[in-house]
Amino acid sequence: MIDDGTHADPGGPGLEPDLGRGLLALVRAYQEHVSPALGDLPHGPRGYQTLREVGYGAHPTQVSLARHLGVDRTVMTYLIDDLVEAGLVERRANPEDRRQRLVVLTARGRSEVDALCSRVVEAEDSLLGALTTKERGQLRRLVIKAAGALDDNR
Amino acid sequence: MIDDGTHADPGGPGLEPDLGRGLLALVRAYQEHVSPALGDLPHGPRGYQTLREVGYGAHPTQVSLARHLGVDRTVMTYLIDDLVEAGLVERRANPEDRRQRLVVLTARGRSEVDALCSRVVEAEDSLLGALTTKERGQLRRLVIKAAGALDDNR
DNA sequence: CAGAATCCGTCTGAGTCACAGACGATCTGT
DNA sequence: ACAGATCGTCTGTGACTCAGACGGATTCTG
Repeated sequence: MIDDGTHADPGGPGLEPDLGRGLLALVRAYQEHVSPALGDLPHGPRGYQTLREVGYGAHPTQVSLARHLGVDRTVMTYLIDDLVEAGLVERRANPEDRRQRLVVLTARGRSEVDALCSRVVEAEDSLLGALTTKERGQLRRLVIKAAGALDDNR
Repeated sequence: MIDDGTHADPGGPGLEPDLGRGLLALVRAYQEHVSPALGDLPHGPRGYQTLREVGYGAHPTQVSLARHLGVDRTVMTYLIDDLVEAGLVERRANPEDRRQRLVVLTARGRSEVDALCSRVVEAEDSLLGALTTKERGQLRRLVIKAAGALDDNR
């Protein structure tokens, strides 16, 4: 029971571009391009995104950080552990709710994330080398917009 | 040694949109949206992408499939195993190089991938619900273009 | 033509990683 | 005061990935 493909209909559904494969390929390449630019930062890109959110976002507690970054809360525990050990962030008790730990950047953490940011943007641009400057901006905007809307639905 | 953030410079580098986080969020959501649409297809989205490439691509052998899909060749072995067991593809000996196995769709595999394709496109569209129709087309085009260029460099 | 080197597909083992579940501490609602 | 929920942590377990080795087959080299 074999279809030898000789009557594969041209213009059929198989020609729909495969968004899923493209996304996966981009993410894989993202890891490869960006990780080196981060040096020995704990947990690579994920650590960087955490630092960003801690420094400039509105998610100070570990659970809200975890939800926003899409990781498990048990993972967030030792992720923060390693960032603390590296001297980039600190855990503070929240006087208003002593169950929570407010995660804040140290001064060194802030300068580090600022320095890393430009390098990351650089790496991202090399990742999108096939696109024109205008297209890169479009892609950035569309990805952020689509992903942002997903966050709201959770 | 704490930076309390009160002098976080507005418009600083932290405001650069985080492409990496957006991509990761999109891929995660992709898995969640598309997997249900695939039913009990072995290996979910990855199995679907394999079927697509087998049916309509130019990568008939297992190693070329693995490279194109970005998976290890040892993984491709049992991925194909399960698709064979499901009756969707078959392994043929290549008379021109008997080291290789040519992977081909069965008739049932072909009708299956065709049927799944429209459902996948549907799920992808719901994933991009926040974007206009025009923007979805743009995103698709840009992602495919960027990812395609990456493939050429390997 | 013989032998070395390479490639394909498969299998096994080791290592990594995410996540469920339980726990104490803390807060909220009644 | 008490039950239920939440936060952060810890432990165990299952899934997953990849390096390495192997036989079969091909190509290269002298």
